[in-house]
Amino acid sequence: MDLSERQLQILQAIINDYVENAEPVGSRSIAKKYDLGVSPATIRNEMSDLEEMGYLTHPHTSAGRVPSDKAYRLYVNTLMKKKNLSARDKRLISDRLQASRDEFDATIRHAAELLSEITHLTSFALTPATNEETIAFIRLMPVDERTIILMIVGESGNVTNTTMRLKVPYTQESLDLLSKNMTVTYKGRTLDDVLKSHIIEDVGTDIEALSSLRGNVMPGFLRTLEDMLNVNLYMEGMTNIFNLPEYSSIDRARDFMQLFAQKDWFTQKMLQRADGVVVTIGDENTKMKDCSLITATYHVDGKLVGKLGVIGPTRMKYDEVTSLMEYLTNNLSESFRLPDGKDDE
Amino acid sequence: MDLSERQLQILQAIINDYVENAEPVGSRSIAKKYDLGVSPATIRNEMSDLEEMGYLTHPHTSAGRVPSDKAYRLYVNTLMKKKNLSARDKRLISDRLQASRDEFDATIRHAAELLSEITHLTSFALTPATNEETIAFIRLMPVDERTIILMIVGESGNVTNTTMRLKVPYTQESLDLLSKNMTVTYKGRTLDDVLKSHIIEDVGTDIEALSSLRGNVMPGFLRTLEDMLNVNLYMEGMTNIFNLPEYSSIDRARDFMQLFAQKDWFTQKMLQRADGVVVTIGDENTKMKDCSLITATYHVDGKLVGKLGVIGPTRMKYDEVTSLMEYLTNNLSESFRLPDGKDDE
DNA sequence: GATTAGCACTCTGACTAAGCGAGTGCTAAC
DNA sequence: GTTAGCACTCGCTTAGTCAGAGTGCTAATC
Repeated sequence: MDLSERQLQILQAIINDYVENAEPVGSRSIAKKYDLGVSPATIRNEMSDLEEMGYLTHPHTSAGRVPSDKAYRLYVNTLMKKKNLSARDKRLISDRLQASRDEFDATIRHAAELLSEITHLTSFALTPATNEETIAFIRLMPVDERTIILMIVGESGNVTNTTMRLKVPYTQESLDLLSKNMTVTYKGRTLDDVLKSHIIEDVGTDIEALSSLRGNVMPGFLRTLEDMLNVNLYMEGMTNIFNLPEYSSIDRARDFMQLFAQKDWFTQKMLQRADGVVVTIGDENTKMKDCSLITATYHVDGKLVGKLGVIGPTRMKYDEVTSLMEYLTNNLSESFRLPDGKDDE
Repeated sequence: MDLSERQLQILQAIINDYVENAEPVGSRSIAKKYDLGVSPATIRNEMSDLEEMGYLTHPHTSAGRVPSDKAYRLYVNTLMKKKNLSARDKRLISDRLQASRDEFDATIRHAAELLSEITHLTSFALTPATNEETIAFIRLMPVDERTIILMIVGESGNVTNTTMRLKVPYTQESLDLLSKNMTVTYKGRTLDDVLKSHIIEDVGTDIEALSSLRGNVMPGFLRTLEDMLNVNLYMEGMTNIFNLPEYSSIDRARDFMQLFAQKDWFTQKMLQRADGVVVTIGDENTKMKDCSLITATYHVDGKLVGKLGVIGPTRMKYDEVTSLMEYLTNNLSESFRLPDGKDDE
């Protein structure tokens, strides 16, 4: 049961109008604004059919029509066309990203900022997941009599460290020995892998003196690994939604805000999404059934994968937002090729 | 022009009632609930005097009275008594803080969480300011042909590092040499000091080979120092305010949320506040003139100073909140004495 | 002189009714 | 199949009413 050409035109017109004005659109205004060559009455008939098919809804009898999630889905899948960014936006992006090029996290945060500034919606960025990262080396360093630093370095240049206080004294030699020992054991293995295999067993304890030091260090090592696996979430433009009519009710606004109160939950959800530009509309989401969510992935050094996202009402300029996100993630992936990459020797 | 004993009693009663119910309180309800031995009419007269003195206001002619900022100030300064925490809260606190004792940032974040859970307000925590931190050593480590890690370790065990890509090749020896070189130059100096003195000049370049390596490393070094000076801000319970009647208007709620959108500004403001428990009420704040803000400081190793804070409407249980914060910061300072301290050998 | 009872007055908030405007749905004509 | 016309529906706004809470003042009382 396909839609006729005219039905598609009308649907598109309704979506455009509703996205713009956030108000149910009536047959008359469609007929006036869009030159479809038919009268309001005809449009009313088509609207009625579209409603029956589930593409439109009706807040109440004497109101105009509102696009349903199904309509937006159709729009995103087949109707929408790629948009070119304005020169202004392009310049804004390149300026901002250039400025922070060598600071990894700052660049990612700036990307999220740009996203919320340009779309006027809420955006976020996730630093790349590191579960595929492999260990390059591990080093222990002295701070004072009882305090040492444990440092884990990944092969993509990721670094994480913890300061830990030992219950036993140590010597420089024992630290060096244990560092080597651990590096040999774990080098080349992924963080996930190391964390999962119950490593306490793994490390060879050929030398007696190391045994107690190792015992002291292991919990901190595990903690540091976990820490290294954590991705950072940067949220931007949360208050933007207050300017949208759909969030003029305090309850709606609260629900929206509360989504992001549980950062961990949200981060997990976002990590689970497929790669590339992914759009989920309204009901397709587990929570936030009245929002749409668009995510896209960028790559670091062609390997590690991070995410950008935009959240807003289902009434959203899908064409502009997806185009922008595609542009931004390409730009990011490009930026992150050289500095961390191994492809310019 | 001091207040009489009875006026103080009435003021206290009004504050109690208003803090509890968020509604203007009338003379009759005071007379009924609090046994002051006088009739509503007398209370009305006193109220009228209190209003003249600026302790009460009047939303409109036929409404009850509402305490002014001045009244809360009086209450906080002289009327309020220290409250003991409930056994339940004490247990909650010790459980939660114990659980994360060895993870510094996690502990601080948990303190903020506790604060918002117990008070049902918005809370935050700042990791300690590190401008007084002194440098212990600096180390450069190889990752691959062109990539190295720069690591700065402070004498309190603070560690920060950056991965940087060099434009020139390097040798292990040159890294070691530069590490030593930099450590000798900066050891014992505060981060602030090092960052301010235009260090490019400072490092001795006795050996020619180091010169270009040094030139490559310096920008990253400065960036890392800056990074090390940054404090982290953890906000908790932002959505709690949606449950308060004073934020049932969307505009109020938006203003509140927007305060925290500029994290940097907010952080700076909070760092400027005096040590100890500090209460600022309504108009005493630069922004958020309809909020009260309570901050308290905790200490790490008796030296570095971090902050906890609570933000809510001026209608707030000042006695409970300040008591809680005192308890929490003492607890934190206690926790942070041993692990990072040097006082148990 | 301080306190209190009594009462007129004020203001809010909830409720109701009327009127307006936007938009539909149906019917009959084209 | 398309369109004009028209009755009808529904929500929103405005005005009006009423009850309730509370004050402020006055005059009586302790």
